Amino acid sequence: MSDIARALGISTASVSNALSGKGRVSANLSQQISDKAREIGYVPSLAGKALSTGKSHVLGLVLADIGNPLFPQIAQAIEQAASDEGYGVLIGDSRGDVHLQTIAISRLIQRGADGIIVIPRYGTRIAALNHPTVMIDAPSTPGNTVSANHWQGGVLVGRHLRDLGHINLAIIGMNHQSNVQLDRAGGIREGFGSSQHVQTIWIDAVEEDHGPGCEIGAAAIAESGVTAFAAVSDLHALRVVSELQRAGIVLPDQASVTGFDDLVWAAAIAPALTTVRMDMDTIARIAVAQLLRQIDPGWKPSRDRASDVSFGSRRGQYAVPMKLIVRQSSARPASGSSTEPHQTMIQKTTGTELP
Amino acid sequence: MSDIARALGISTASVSNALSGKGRVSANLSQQISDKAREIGYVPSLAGKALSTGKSHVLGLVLADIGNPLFPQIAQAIEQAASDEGYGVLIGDSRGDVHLQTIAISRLIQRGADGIIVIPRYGTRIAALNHPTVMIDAPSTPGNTVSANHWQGGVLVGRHLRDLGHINLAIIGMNHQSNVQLDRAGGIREGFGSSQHVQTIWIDAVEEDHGPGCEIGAAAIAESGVTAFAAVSDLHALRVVSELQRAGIVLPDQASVTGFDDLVWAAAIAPALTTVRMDMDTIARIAVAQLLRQIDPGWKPSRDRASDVSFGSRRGQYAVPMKLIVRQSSARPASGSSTEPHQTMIQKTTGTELP
DNA sequence: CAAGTTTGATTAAGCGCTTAATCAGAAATA
DNA sequence: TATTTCTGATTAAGCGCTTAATCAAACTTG
Repeated sequence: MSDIARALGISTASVSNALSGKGRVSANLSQQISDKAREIGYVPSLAGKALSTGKSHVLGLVLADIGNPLFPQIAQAIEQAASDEGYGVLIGDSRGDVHLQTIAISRLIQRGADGIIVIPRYGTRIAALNHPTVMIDAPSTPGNTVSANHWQGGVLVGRHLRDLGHINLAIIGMNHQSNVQLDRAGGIREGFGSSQHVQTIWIDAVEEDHGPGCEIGAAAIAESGVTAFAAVSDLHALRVVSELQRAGIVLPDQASVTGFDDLVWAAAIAPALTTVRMDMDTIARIAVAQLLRQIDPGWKPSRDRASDVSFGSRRGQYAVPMKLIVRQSSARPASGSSTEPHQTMIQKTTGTELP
Repeated sequence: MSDIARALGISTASVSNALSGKGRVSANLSQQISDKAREIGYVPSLAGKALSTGKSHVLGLVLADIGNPLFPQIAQAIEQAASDEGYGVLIGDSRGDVHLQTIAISRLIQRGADGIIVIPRYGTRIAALNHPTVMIDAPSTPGNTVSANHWQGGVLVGRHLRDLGHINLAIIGMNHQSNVQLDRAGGIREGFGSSQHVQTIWIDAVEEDHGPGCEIGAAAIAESGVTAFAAVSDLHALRVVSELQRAGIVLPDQASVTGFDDLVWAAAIAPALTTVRMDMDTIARIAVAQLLRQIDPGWKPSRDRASDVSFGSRRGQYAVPMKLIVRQSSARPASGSSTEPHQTMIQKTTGTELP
């Protein structure tokens, strides 16, 4: 910067003003300055700027659930949203450890992150830190949260399966500590209707008894009359598909399976998986916007995206609608007159269930 | 820092020296200083440090291939390796666009990244930038590279299938622009042996004719006598498994399928997928070490990991061995006397193939 | 036309840390 | 005891940028 000033015989203050468009600089000089800057290939030092303004223009992204196959999408969306606003993204990984999560966060703050985006581990409460923070989790998580509307996504699935004519549903979840999974499962129940028969299988409970990676027992459940399996994640849906197919159950004729998240391979398997996708781009944009508003209350989005605020709800919580993607893994159940042996076993239990 | 100095009635230089352990400070004073620092909860400003030293202690990680399901593992491993050395990780995403890749890199440099780790897009040449850089790609990529030894991984697969008794193999790849995939495929050929019959299917070529997401035609290939399918990625292996099972071909009895990468669900499907895993932790550690050595030639690893240098090869290229993980999707081919109808169709073509 | 206002630019201090240069006093040496 | 060497600490400058305060000159105005 001083090079420019010297070359033009002016003060660095003018250069700074011209380049940031803040102080009073004549149009003429301003033009000269930016020309010169380009000429000598001036690249501003973010470090200097950070030191003097106290703002690093860097956001911290803390991931808890490492293996999460959704991470690429999330990271990409956030990186994009942040860099659209001129922010960089520093990552921190808590390796699934709740304690490390706190450490990761404070390390990012130390590194100068102006704000933190946390994607917390199941059932973690982030101690309210006196630093701009936003969480991406289930809407049912208290605090400053933005996320997909997992419940509504569940409703879409439940309704879809009900509309196809299913009356006997099994919901497959992994972990009943996870707000996300609970929301999804709850939504599925609601959408499917309480007049139908619904059971929920939590894989972690099954695995506790039979070891990790064991059979979920989907085939047996199907034999017992269940015609629809709604998993809270494509991962679990895949396990179900796999077990059913191995047992010789033909999909989707004899059973429907749905997932969540639309992971990369969801469309590649046969039958292609009916699933629900979240709008990560919107979520990321909202999260970043929320954060920047915390950092600087006077902040306004660079390009105006009026739609962003339309999902607002109580206390700064945003729930972005999910989208059902119907593929071949869900279909009408075979009629009762089916020739398939196990179809005759359906016990049309029209029970009640917990809300 | 000046608070500490004032509280103890000393100069900030002494504080700096004591805390960094560089200048000359009496043990006594040094102790007082660190005590006081802890007492008032002193947190050093990385920005100040960065400004005065010119080093930000931040590394840039540039991802090209967004959908890459391996990304979580990579990012995690690198974050870990970097933070072990006191470095933060700034991410940059090029969204698969070669041009954006360059932009992403320069943005990270602007942000002050001391070095850049690039995971480039298929067949991209990174213009040698005058900034510390290391690439994670196939060893066959020129330049400063560290990666899994994809070729050797392929050899493991090829040998495994040959040893099981297969004589008719189909290699399934996606993209023959990808050095990684070419290496894997080449290794598989070598391991399987040139006396056997091998064909390679490139999915992108098939999809060009029949549209994305179309059938690869695995079932037909199996009918033609192929008993083993070696995919260069679990993703493609899953597609093959899916097609074969839908066609009523029983795995692994009637055909073996192997993948690459050991993605999260590889063990969850039925049959669990035989695959090859890379040692991301080691790769990340080497990559970071390489980078830090470029940044500061006098740099030494914090904890010594003698093993790190044992994969060295020409011109700073490192190839870390991969590991075969045998699961249920690969088995001996059914004998010729099998009762399975399509097994009788095997034409034992013992052809030659390209090296 | 003198007083007030605007405009365009400068000065100088400061952000938090590092580090070469300096210096006073203590210890070692002659 | 006079001189040199160490030692432990200080001074001061500087990293690149921002910004409040200042100022001179050029405009308005009544």
